[in-house]
Amino acid sequence: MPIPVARHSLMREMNEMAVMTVVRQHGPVSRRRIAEVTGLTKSTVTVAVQRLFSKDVLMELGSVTAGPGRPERLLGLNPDAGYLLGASIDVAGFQLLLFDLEARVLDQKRGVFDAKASPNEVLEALAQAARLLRQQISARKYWGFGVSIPGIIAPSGTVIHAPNLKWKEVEAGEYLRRQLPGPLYVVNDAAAGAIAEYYFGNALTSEFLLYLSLGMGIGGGVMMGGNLLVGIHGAGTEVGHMVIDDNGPYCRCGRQGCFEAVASLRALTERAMRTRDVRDWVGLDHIIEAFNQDEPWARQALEETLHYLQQGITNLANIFDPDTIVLGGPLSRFGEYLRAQIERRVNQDMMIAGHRSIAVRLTRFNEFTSAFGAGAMALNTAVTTRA
Amino acid sequence: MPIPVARHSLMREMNEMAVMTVVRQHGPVSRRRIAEVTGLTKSTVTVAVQRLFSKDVLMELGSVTAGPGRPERLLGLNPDAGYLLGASIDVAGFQLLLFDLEARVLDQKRGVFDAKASPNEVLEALAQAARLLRQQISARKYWGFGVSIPGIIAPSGTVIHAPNLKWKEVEAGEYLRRQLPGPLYVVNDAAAGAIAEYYFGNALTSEFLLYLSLGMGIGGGVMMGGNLLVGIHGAGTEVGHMVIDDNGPYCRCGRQGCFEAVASLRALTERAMRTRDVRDWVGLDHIIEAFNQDEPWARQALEETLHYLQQGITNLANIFDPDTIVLGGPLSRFGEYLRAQIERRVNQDMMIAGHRSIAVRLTRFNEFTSAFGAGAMALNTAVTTRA
DNA sequence: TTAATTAGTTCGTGTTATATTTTATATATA
DNA sequence: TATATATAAAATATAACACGAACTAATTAA
Repeated sequence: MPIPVARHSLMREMNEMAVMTVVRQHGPVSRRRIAEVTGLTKSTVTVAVQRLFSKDVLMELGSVTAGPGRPERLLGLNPDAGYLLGASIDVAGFQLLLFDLEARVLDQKRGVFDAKASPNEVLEALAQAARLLRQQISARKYWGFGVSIPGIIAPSGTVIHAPNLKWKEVEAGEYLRRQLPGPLYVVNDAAAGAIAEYYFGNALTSEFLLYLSLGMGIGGGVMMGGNLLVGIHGAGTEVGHMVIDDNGPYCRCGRQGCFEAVASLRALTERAMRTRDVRDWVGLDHIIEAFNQDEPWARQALEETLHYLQQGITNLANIFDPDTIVLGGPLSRFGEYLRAQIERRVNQDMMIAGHRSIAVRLTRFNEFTSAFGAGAMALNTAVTTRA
Repeated sequence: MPIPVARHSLMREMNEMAVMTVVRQHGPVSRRRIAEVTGLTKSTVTVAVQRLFSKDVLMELGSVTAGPGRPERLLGLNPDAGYLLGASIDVAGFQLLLFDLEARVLDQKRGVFDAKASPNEVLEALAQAARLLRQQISARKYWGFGVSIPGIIAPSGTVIHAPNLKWKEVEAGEYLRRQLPGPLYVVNDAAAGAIAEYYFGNALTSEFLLYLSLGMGIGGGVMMGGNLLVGIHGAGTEVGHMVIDDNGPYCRCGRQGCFEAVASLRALTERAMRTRDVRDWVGLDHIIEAFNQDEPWARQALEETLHYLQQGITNLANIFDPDTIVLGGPLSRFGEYLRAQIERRVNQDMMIAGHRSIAVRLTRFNEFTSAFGAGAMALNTAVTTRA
């Protein structure tokens, strides 16, 4: 029963986090400005910054002088302060990244599997690869490991259900913690996407962010005021099985007209196969290429899919009322056209057009969004607890 | 930019709120148990309780002895500590309640209007009635006034848009604050419903509550860990215009197949008129009576509506993953049958049946839920700031 | 040079949660 | 009945903390 209470030790951490947030969002900033934005006094900021210095997560970036008075001394993140391991697992395999606090990749590995690979095989290979990458940095600068999985994950790190991977009750957290000592997080892939966009991506200053992972399934992740929205059972924001067409096609979950039954990569591909009248699986690369060359079958397949995407995303915009929506996953590769069409419809069809405006953006991390976000899970605790 | 920072003055308030929460949820409790539940030390609890004593919001309710050792002295809410004014405005008029901290009504007033009444007329009559009720209690024990309105409300209290009332850009907050000095809150009706259920109703211990107001429109309110979910533009949880049937009937918002176009009281009534083949408006009382007497037309109308209710609510359960859903509004008068049918379907059709269970309950406040909740808006600040 | 201006630090103060000690009130047992 | 034991709550001492005021630092303008 986590009733929020005040503890002295938490206060310092809260201030340090607030300072970090301002530095992260507003680039190099002076102490004065940090005090202004957070509402803390100058003296409190001084102390918090000193502590963050001693942890090596902040550094001075020279001073800037504008008009009379003592120049401002700019503070910035020290990207070399620590390194994160982030991985994302999906049907095809895993992506694993070793990156710094500015999301610059030092090294990466990829694992490829066929659909028959058991959870244990996948996790074993991932742990092996992670150990190799981890050796490249000093133990002191290793801040943690995060793994994203497209499924429902209990707080302990157990994968309760990941339909696309066909995983059920896999104790991924426990296993990986044994294999790789140190902070370890297992997290839903769309939730990881939201974290990635908030910490490194295209939603740094968002107060209320909705990230959508548009792939074979559709997942959602929400960051509110810097906190991830997690449901009571550990299932974050399962938007993929929102019914948006009561008489629509059957979904693999058994219901009809689920969002991901009509608007996912799977739905797009099936439409492409139908409009082209072929029986073979049509790859996404192929559809995108044909779409860019304005071939009718590809255009029609996308337009139909887009309609449902617009419906579903407008639904979610009405439900959550976010300031920013970021699109990731394979479908986001349709790029600016997709983004603009969705942004237009969302802002047009909100309950009160005009009064609200929601920015729709594309992820800047391509297929790596979830891996970055999973790694970023270790950030908060690392910054506040070290040294 | 509300970056959370630590302030000394806030810490005390946090502890006091935590203590109040435990007392509210667990009935009469000892200090020891409060310390246990909150994780605070016994001494901290002692201090917090003393402060709450001096504010008169807590009182001792005798002691209980079980086994050896000093008996526990039970603490409970002092219902007489303060009184709240709560009102709800809808198309028919307003309900106004004066009630104590245990939601017992001291007095109430009702305002009736026809559809042509201007916002100013309604607000003027409401302010008048509120002043009368307020006179019945001492100024010291008046804790505040909350008004719920079915629409989107800016933090300032301005009603941005309330389609059913046909209000737009009405500065209700400013007006009422002038008329009635003291704490004043304007809040969405479904949000108020969630607050009412959390503080006084059937979701006292819920960590993640979804309240649904099922009336001419459908509204949603979410309480997470004791905090109301509010979107970035002040539109809480506008679930009514979630499209759940892409080819469904047109909604008054212009889109097709919105939740409230197929599952609201309006939709039910229209179905009843169709199945009975009459042109006159059929009242809800009449439908409920007919349904209870098992008349086919009424049963059919409800079953159709229920289907869409189940679809929409399952969607929301998947999206939010709450532990409790409370149903309010006129449609909730179908009672246990409705509740059971929805609970069954929601728990059956969740992403992973078995692993999650969601309690579906009915409001216990009938048409007064929103009024209680609106009034309860004043609770937190009153408890922490007085004396 | 000197005054004015702005940024950042130092230090004293009051508030706070916590740990420790003390007091209060019961049961169990010889 | 006296004594030991167990538990709850209060009192007291302590250390951490944010804050405000005074102070120092580093620049421009005159």
